Amino acid sequence: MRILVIDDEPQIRRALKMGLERNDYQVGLAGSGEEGLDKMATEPFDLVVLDLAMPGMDGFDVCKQIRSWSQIPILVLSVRDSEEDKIKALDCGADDYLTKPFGVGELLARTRAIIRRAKSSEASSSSPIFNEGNLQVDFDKRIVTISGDTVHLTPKEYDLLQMMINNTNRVLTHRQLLTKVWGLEYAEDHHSLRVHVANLRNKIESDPTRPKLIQTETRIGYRFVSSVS
Amino acid sequence: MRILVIDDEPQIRRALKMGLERNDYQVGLAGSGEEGLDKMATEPFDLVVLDLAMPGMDGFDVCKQIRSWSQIPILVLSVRDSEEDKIKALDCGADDYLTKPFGVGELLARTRAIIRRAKSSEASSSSPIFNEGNLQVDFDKRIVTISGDTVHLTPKEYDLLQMMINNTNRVLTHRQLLTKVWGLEYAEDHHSLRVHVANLRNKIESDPTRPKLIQTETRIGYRFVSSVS
DNA sequence: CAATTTTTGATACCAGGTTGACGACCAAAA
DNA sequence: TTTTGGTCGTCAACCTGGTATCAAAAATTG
Repeated sequence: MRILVIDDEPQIRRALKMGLERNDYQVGLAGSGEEGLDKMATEPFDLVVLDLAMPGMDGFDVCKQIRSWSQIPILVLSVRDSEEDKIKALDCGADDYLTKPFGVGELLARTRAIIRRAKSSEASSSSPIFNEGNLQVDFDKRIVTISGDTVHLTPKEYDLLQMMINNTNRVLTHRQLLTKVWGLEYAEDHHSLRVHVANLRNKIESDPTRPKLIQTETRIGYRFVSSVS
Repeated sequence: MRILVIDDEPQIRRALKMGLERNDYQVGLAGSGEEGLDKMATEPFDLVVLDLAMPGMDGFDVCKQIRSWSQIPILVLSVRDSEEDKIKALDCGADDYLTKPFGVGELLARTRAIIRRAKSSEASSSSPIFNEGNLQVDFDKRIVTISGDTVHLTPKEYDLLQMMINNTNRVLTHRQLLTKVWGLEYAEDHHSLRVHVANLRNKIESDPTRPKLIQTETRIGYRFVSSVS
């Protein structure tokens, strides 16, 4: 398992390298965003650990760059614990967020969790049929059935569901959903999103007042939860 | 197996080249639509990977251009995964659609799938007789009977029905139907399509006001539904 | 030319999408 | 404790644009 650490502070780089290598990860180091992107283009990695605060290209930019062509898991580090930064980082495509200072144990735990998630989603992305409890989605035929009965979804509802399932167990921010399903120009229209999510819940949740599949992450977005994934 | 990557972002070109070459594909690169078409004219390729968003000639245009003289498989990349873009790309002749960000694993899987499909389609044939309820279609003799009585279909109506039956239970977009039955230049003429579908329904549906066989998917297209499939 | 097929025009209708109003809920501030 | 501001969920009205249908005109065919 290969991990790329992008951080401008040499001490942190060294500390992370030691902590990770002691747990049998192979570690690559980069002292700036540019150097990090360069290394990614030439060597394969399985996870990126990325500091937000860096001179020159900051973590948000690096994150966006990486996300423009790769789905590699990204774990963001920051000294600030503001919700705003968290949302911004997730909007840029980060998978998880860790506030400095943190223990090596927590870093390792989150690393394992992220990698596990990435693996399961890669396996499920190739199959055209999705199955979770009594919900079944045939992406090839565009058919959604709930415990056997087919359910009719409107185009927007179907797009939403597909995007959520493709990111199972991961938080999708309002902005991510809106820009992907509606388009860039609708990024701020949270109201429409809520209505559509509500309609979708009414169609696929067994108890729409207590949603199990589509959970809301207040002030951030929504998350599609699945045990089998 | 030779693959041509057409993308304006150097970072992505490099990443794709590495990921593909690591799996024993030969890779050619082009930084614009024009350059891509140029390369295709001088070198032979087996697959084109094409970015939708590019300055100058965009992916849709490139796709149409290629399709005007070649049947080479095309895999389209895009940042949006809206159904609208997907449909538009597929209607321009693309074979598959991949939303950024994506993992190299998924790209490879789809690449294999496309190439496999391209190979098998050369030697494909449909069964000569189709049966569903009281509708019976003999593709060999080109005869349609409804509960025993033969029904006369006009050429367009027959082509439509055949295409729908060949994709039973799958949604076919308006443009897919139009381009396949009428030709590329009629892709936008939704009106004619509706009239023909209505006529077809009047001939093969037992209750044309409540169609069971040909169902409409609003804003998307039509779907031929069959239990026996 | 006549017959059939296809396209086009006109019109009524309906589903999906958007918007606004309202209440529930939570947390921070007074 | 009460107030206040913000987010979320729900309902319903409204509007747009897609859809069905009929009929007439145009094109095609033999």
